[in-house]
Amino acid sequence: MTEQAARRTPTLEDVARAAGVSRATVSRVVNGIATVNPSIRSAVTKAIETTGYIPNAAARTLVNRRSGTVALVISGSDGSADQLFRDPFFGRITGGVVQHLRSRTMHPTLMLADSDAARREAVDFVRRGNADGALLVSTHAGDPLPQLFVDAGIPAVLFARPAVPVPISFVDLAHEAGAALAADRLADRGCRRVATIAGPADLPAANGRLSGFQRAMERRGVPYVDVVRGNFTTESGERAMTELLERAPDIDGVFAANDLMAIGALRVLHEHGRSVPDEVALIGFDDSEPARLARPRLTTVAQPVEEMAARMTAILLDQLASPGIGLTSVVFDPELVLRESA
Amino acid sequence: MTEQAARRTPTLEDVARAAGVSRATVSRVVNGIATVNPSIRSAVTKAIETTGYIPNAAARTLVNRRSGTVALVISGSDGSADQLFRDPFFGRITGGVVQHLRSRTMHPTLMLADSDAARREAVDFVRRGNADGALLVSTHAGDPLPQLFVDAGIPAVLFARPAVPVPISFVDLAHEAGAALAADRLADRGCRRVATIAGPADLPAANGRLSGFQRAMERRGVPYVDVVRGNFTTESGERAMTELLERAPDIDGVFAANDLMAIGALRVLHEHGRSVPDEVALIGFDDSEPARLARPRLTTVAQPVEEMAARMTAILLDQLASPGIGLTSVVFDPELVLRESA
DNA sequence: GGTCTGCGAGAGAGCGCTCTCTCAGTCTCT
DNA sequence: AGAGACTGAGAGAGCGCTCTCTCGCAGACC
Repeated sequence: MTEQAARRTPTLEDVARAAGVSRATVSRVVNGIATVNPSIRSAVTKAIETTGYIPNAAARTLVNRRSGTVALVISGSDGSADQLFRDPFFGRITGGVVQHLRSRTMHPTLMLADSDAARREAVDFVRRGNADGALLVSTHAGDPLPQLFVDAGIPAVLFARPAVPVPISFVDLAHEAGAALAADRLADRGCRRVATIAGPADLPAANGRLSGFQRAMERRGVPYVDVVRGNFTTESGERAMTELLERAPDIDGVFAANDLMAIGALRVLHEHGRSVPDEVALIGFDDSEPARLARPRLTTVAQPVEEMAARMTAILLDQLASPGIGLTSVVFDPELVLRESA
Repeated sequence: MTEQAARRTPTLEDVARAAGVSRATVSRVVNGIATVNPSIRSAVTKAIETTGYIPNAAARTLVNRRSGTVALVISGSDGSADQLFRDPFFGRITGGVVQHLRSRTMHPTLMLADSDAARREAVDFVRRGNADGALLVSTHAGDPLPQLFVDAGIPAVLFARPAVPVPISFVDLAHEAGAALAADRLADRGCRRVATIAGPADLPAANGRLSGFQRAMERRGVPYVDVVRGNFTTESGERAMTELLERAPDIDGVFAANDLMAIGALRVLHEHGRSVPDEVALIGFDDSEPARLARPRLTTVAQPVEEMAARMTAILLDQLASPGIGLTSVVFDPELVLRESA
């Protein structure tokens, strides 16, 4: 009997017995409720120490209906799991989320939603009470995930505006403004024969960058911009640049919708003996690690990913704290990071 | 009354009432226990559908003492949080862990342990029953984290061998063998004046790569290898390479203990007009994204990070399934990825 | 001195689930 | 046909915590 008691992890009851008070009083002390006699409080505190008591999270959650966890759902096109996590983007988002949550003593649980089953599982995870809400990082167009969460009535916030209209809060970047920054830089350098390597046509972010670039270039007196679509990979950047060089050998400025495509373009330009930035100026988007490592170092449009992720988290926590608070969307401003390529 | 019932999320009790059976029977059906009459089973299944029942995770955990969650603790030197998550390494580990867990319907909760408080919080997180065990990714020497988990009696597995001996399971890479792969490649190319850019002296991985390289080179008839220490950043690679060129202008082969330092070296070699690989052959370590993007593409020693992470997870799950199973350590073999730089 | 007020501690009812124990009913064997 | 074995469903006791409600007691007031 004593042996059993010694082996079991101590409960409130054990602490109460050790301190000679009731379970309720120990609970009050543990939860920092003020209306406890100081001498009793210290007796309880001591009993907690000696017993090595630690509150049971499940029991608390059962009563409180709060898990202290949020689901961080990474949604990729089906079957793209491995590739997803290699993207430094993901790491930066995670970092921003963790940083914001930790000060609130909350933690993110990571989920991958790359199939119908996985999406359902993600929703059920929250419905079962494993998490209080969800942060959705959707990387492809027409992702059904946001709608699933809305339908289930789960508090959720999206990273990047949904491709199809969904009543959900989100954070996003001013993609058009970012592309305009790149356009102005190219124009300032005197580029007249410019092109852009755009992203997939079904992604709002890609389209924003494209139209923003075109519009800003037009404002700067360059009405025609050559456009080739890529899919955000280095290889697609290589293909696109090859095509652009064929179509316009006298090209003198290129804006790629992300850094990886820019690096692909850089390689092709180098192979064709075009010097960057002297003959062709090149600007990327994202300010990712590879941009810093490229030779020449890539001038690029930076998005404050960590900050955006932190804000996304803050919005979710607000919604959890005051249900029915209404939707919020925040659009962040990009910045041009000048390096060597333009 | 009816209104209240309609608003509440349905419980086992509700399903039981709807199906005209007992709570226990519904529980049996939900948990797939075979000894249930087929007709009753289908009645219960229908009741589950109509009520929209979903099991409450906290209630289950309270009884089962299983949360279905593991803590994935990323431990960095104090205050290094932001940098940590930008490291693609972290993403790959996460990917491997998530992939392995998901098929077991478990999920990782992410924690950052970059201060004493955070380390304690990580341990308490598991002690409270929020997670069943922990996966520790320790990136710096003398990290107290593994010992903390061992002391708390928490099932845990480490990524990379602990710098100080701790009785804990781990997965690691055969760093010496990996470095030998690089040495052999350089020797095969006929390099005679070789150097290595090593990692921090207090990291077992860094030392393994260093000694492995030296030993293999000696075997190949190159007894002297110049050594400069870096700290795994691109900048330290640049500094190291600059120093190496000063000390030995006739250098013809370099092995860097990771890709980022190799990329730093690449930049310095380029600036000094040394062609890679013709004049100087260069090999990195990790096979990270930047290695693929570098110009010339980096020949590098690849570690199967995702696979290692998956195995780490598997070991933890084994320990959870059969407590007292004893320690396991698995060492993975690296592979040389031949690209352009050597 | 008796009644009222207010403060702080205890009692006890759940939260939703699992699982053992019990028991009714059926099957099998002699 | 009766006894024993077995099968499958129900009853009910928790798991560890929170929180409302109750109640004892000390101080204040008339």
